[in-house]
Amino acid sequence: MPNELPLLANGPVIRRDAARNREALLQAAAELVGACGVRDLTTEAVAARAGVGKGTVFRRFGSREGLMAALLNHREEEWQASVISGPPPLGPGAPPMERLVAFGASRLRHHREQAALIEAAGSTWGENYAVLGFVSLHVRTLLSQLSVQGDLGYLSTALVAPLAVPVLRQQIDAGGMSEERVIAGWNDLVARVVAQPSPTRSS
Amino acid sequence: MPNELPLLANGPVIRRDAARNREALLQAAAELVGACGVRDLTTEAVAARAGVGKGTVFRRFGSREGLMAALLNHREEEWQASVISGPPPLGPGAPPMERLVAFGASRLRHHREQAALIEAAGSTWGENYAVLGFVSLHVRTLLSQLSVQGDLGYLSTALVAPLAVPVLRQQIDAGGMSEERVIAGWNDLVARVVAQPSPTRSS
DNA sequence: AATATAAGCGGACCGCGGTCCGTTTCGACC
DNA sequence: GGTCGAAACGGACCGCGGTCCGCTTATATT
Repeated sequence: MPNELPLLANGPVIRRDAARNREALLQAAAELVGACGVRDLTTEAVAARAGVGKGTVFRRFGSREGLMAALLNHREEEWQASVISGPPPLGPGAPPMERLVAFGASRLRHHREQAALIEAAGSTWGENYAVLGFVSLHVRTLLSQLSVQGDLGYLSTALVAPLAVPVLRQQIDAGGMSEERVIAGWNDLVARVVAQPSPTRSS
Repeated sequence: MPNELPLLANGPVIRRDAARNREALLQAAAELVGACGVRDLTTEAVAARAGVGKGTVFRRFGSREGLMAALLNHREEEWQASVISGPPPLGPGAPPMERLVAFGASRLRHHREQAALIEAAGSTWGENYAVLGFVSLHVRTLLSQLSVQGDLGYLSTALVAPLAVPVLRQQIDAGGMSEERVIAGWNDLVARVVAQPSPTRSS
């Protein structure tokens, strides 16, 4: 009898060589993105640079978009770490409202910096509910700490929506708004949401 | 001397056969979308059904996404017409707040109905600033009629953002919210934006 | 060490989006 | 009707994303 004790269903065991190839592919992809840009990146080039066959790319990442999403996840984890355990006001330790304002600006810049990768990841990224869930949950927690009344589940997702890449593109690239104006606008939006409709207003 | 009097630069004249082919392609595409779905639509099939070569598709629409965007534009114009000249409360004649609420629900349903086409149109649709501009301008006008203070240019785009397809997908399909809950949440968001944080001045 | 087995691998292959260029057609002017 | 330039056409062609299947290799077991 084989050792049938998967601790808490830790999933299908990943073979060593597979893990090595995965890392090699991610590194190769990152290097090629830096060299050629996201647009001109071909899966064959990534496979060749990593020293593996093209089929391996699709075995590991499912699609070109999946590869892009995996690249993004790495950057995303760094960003999440700065929210979870970084210095205030983005990280813990600052009052909720200050954290919320810091979140908006930071998330906006993060989206602008990663815009090319985010668009290349396409729906694969949009369906990455682990990431989206973290972001909206964070906002929800802050809203709750601010004693906001109402459907926090909805409000948190709705407040994150204006920070999406296509919206920023419309506002900044097409509409001619400055980044500062967008940030100020978002802060104002948040202030209106946080301010309670009926009782005395907060500053 | 040829008749060099382009009335207000009415652009390059479209040849008759080109216009006919354009219509034939749009109709063929619409029929095939109804039959095979958006996903399995190939440009070659559209061209064949329209009785033209594949090159013509790309000459007229630039890309597969452009063709999808053209299809969408037709539906979009119908929707815009119902806003401009349709019956209240979506059309003119109702108080601004009622129009705004009607707008949200209508736009949400429109996005859900056309979701497949919108995603197939991709960035081509996202860059259709004529459409996006109309929507945000409409919201901006209503906010202005409601005497909302602040950066209306930002607020209007920010209020439209939560109605985008990926957001709705996250809320409804992944998050398990009902359509009614989403509409109610958006109405609440609008109410908070319209309610003045301070009667005399805003920060 | 030997064996068994399932996971991984590679690269030939396919289909479709997109391009290119020689040919055709439109329509303006004589 | 004839002529001419420009616009449009069509389909062969190309490159890349994605699949498939026979071969290789890691790992567990004895």
